Amino acid sequence: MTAPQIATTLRADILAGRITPGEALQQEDLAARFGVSRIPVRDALQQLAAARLVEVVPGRGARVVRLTRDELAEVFELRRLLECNALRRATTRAKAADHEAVDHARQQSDLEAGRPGWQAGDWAFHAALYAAANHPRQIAMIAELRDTCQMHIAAYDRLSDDTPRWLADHQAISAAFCAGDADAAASRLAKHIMAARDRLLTLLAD
Amino acid sequence: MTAPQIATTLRADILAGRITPGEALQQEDLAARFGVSRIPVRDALQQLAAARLVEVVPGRGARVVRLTRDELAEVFELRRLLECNALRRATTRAKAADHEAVDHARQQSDLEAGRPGWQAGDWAFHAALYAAANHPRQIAMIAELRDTCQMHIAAYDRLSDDTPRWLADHQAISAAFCAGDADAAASRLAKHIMAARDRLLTLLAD
DNA sequence: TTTCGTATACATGTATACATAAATCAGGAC
DNA sequence: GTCCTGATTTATGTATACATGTATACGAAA
Repeated sequence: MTAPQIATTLRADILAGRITPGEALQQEDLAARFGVSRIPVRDALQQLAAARLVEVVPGRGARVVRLTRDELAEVFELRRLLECNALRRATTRAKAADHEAVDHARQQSDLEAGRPGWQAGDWAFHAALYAAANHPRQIAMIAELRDTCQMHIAAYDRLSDDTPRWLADHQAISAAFCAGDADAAASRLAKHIMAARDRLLTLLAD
Repeated sequence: MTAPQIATTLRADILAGRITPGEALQQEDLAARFGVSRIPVRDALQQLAAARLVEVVPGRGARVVRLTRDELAEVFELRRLLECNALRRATTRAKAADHEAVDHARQQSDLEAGRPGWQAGDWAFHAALYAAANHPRQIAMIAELRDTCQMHIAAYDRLSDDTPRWLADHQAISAAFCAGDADAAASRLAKHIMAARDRLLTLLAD
């Protein structure tokens, strides 16, 4: 097990909720788990810190990031800002090939909906939506924010099943995108994101 | 010299242009410079990678990030999006104390204008503008984008001196902010950022 | 001349061992 | 019973040494 592999594995564990927000990540434990020394573990933890999935306090070790309600609300606000902007930009620039790619990704995500690992298909659809914006750094920032959300969703919201509504949202966004209607697409997407926010925040009330 | 101190020192070197974009950062050289082993140097480099100031390629070492024109244009676009949004939000929420803080920061940055280290005062002014938005993560993202820009400005644009125009911009933004006019403030700020973009991109044409 | 393969040098990646700082807990004073 | 103090335990931080991988230079073949 090399450092990047360890980072990838831990990242998957965090996003799937197998390691929950707030949990301490001790170097020796992880070293024993992966059968390596602490050095590559330290590297992996730093890489995860770069992705804002864990926070390392010098001298006090690493913990999985755990956001408060306010912080999560801010993250969703930023997602709305960045994702709607990316979608507007992409919609006005999209060619026929982009429309096809989006439609294909949407159908693919439909098939995976509800099944374990559906998040990958969901992200593939959104990534296809934003691809035509040609703003790779913006997409990377969006992905980071989404990961932060999914981490908490996986921890607190294992049983949610709004898939019908999600599919309808995707349908509407996709249609507006292919029609070149940036305003409609952005408006639908904003509602989509705000719905996700409300679902998580109400569940967090417990 | 401890790892965080090394990271801080290198960060300052990069932002000041003493280490330029594209430059390779070899672990042994840095270890010798700071009188430590390579381990804390590795840590420091990973921390800088988290701040997007350097990029580490596994097996091939670390380099200072060097953005293309297109990538820099995207960064300025993102700054406009995030900074204008933060300013709008802050303007509508600001209390008298926030107005005072902004005005104080502006006067302070006026004094430092043109002198070495003026960037700190400039950022203090902008940070004061966005503080009332109460969105710490958004401010952190903005700071990261600004650092990316400053890194390149310091490398290619040592001699620029638009201070009169900058001061006028700050004056106008500050006035709109204190008047509670979010539209005017955001509009002025957008021009301010786009001017910075144009200056850097034209200089990069060489 | 160009291109591929190989050998050498060099930088990075990791393991082990030690140093240091933080957290924990026992003991005692108030 | 509570709080402070100090020793013990534990985990993190760093140095050294070795292993692994990559880049470069040289030479041979097409």
